[in-house]
Parts: sequence; structure tokens; C-alpha cells
Amino acid sequence: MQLKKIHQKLHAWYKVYGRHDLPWRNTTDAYHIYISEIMLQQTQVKTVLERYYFQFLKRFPTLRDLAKAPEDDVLKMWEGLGYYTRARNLHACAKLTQSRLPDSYDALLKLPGIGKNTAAALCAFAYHQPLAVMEANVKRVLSRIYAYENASDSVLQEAALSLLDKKNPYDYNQAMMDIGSLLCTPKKPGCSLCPFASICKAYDEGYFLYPVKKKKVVPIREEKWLVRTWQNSVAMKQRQGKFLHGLWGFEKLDDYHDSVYIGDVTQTYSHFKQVAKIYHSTVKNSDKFFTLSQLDTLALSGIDKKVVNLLKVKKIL
DNA sequence: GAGACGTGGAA
DNA sequence: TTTCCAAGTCT
Repeated sequence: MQLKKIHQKLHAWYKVYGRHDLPWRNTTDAYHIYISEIMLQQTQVKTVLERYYFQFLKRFPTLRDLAKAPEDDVLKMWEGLGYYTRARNLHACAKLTQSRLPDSYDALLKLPGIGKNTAAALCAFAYHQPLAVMEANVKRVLSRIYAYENASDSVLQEAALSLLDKKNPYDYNQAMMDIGSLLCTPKKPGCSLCPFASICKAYDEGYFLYPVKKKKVVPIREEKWLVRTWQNSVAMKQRQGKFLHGLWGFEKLDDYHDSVYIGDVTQTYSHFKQVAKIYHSTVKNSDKFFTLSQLDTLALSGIDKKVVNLLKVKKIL
């Protein structure tokens, strides 16, 4: 079938079924689009829409406002969204670019936290340049059209370019993502409405489990964590390693002398499951201590919030 | 290229 | 409860 015909069918589908109400599709502000692209990485649209996108832009309305802000404030607005390096890279980009994001793929790609997909997405969505967005939805759609079990990025990129509507890259790319998200879903694809059904190899085969993914086992990491309080305050430390960098939390400590076991807290991450057995002791020392209301101003990760909650339940705080 | 890097929702 | 994610990037 002719490419032009495919584009017509795709566009007709998008016009009727596309998610036109998404706020980042109703702005020409590259900064707003950029924020949405970073937030949406490995994150569901619903989460970004309900709890983060508007709040973040209200606190940091422009790139310049973001550049001026302390990193702790940026992390606080990102609290609970995960992959916190995204927030720190966002902040770094704001400081690097100050008032305006670059508008070329190569320049965007050089910025921290902007990879091939985000660079292409910004070019297509903020600047209407003819680049193919290559995120998970699009990769799944392409893998099924061509029945690729495990295509490399370069093979997929070539497939994407051969299909790209260079005259309307904005609608084309949004439509491809919507097809993947709404129709060509991982489990039960809705092929009957799909504009690609006539050229789709997977549909032709009656088998759609492309691309094939391998499952991985997550190890369990069990540790003893010591929580120290003094009167109505709790000792917290700002994490410094790669993991949860910049967020405040609790940690494994060696000396459990005079401490009392108060319960378990668990959190499953992408690459391990943390089981923290919580011990409590009452001490007065030189650490940074915080009351409950002071804790509200700090950025905490999910598991550290659970520890705080345990302290409340146990009437320790 | 494989593993690190978070979280909450759906089935 | 367990499994599998959901608009990736960096090393």
C-alpha cells in the first residue's frame, strides 16, 4: 500500500481517537513540552497529569525560574515520581540554557538527561521538525507491523523513518504513540480499528507478541535500619550516592546498641526489593533532627515516607 | 549491550 | 499476592 494512503488512514484515526486534550499537546511552549517529555519517561500519563505536570509548572513557570531555584526545591516537586536523576538533569539543563532550549536535534542531544527519544520528541512536538519519535509505544507498533522479535534500535529507526510523515511530523508522531498506547497495547491489541491492519505482519500472522521481552528476577536486599529520635524530632540524612541522590532518608547503621525493633518496611524497585527491618533508639547527638512539620519541606523517597509513617503509627513521632 | 535507576496502578 | 509494566537515559 502507498505510504500516502497509510498516512491518510493514520491521520483519520488520530483525528477521531487521538488524545487531543493532553495539556502538553495544547501548548507551543518548548519548556512545557520538555517538562512533559521528561516526566513521562517510564511513567504513566495519569500520574503526570494528576500529580505533577501542573504543580511543577506552577512552581517553576519558566526555564529561568527553574534555573534560579535551589535543587532541593526541584526534588521536592519531583517527590514520589521516581528516577530522580531526571529532576536533577532538568535543573542542570535550565542552568545551562537559562532562557531558551536549543532547537536542533544535535544540540538537544548534548544536554544531560536528553537522549535520542526526547531530542526527537522535542524537535517534532516543539519545533515541527521531521524526526521520528522512538519510544516504547512506537517500538511496539513497529515491531508488530514488521514482526520483529528483538529488533535493534538502528533497525527500528530505519523502519520508523520509512513510515514517517515528513510533512506533518507532529500529528504523525503523536498518532503513533496513541496507536501504541490505546490500540496496539501489550496484552490485548484492538486491531479492528487499527489503520495499520492492512500492512501489519503480526495481524496477518494472528500473533502479536512482539517485541519479545525477557523477564528478570529482582534480588531481595534485607537490611537493618536504625532510626534515631530525640523528643519529637527524628534524625535524617540527605542521600549522596547514585541511588535516590539528594533525597532525605534513613540508612543502615552498625551500632544497634540500646535500640528496639519496631517493624518492617518494604519497597520494590526496578532492580531489587528492599526489606528494611526498622530499629529505633533515643539519642541526642549532632545529627540533623526534624519535627514532623519540618519533614514536610524535605523530599523523601517512598520507602523513607513509609518509615516515617511507621514512627507515627508507633507513636514515636 | 546489559544493568542501574523509582513508583503506583492494573490484571 | 505477584507480575508486568509506563512517552528512557546513562554508564
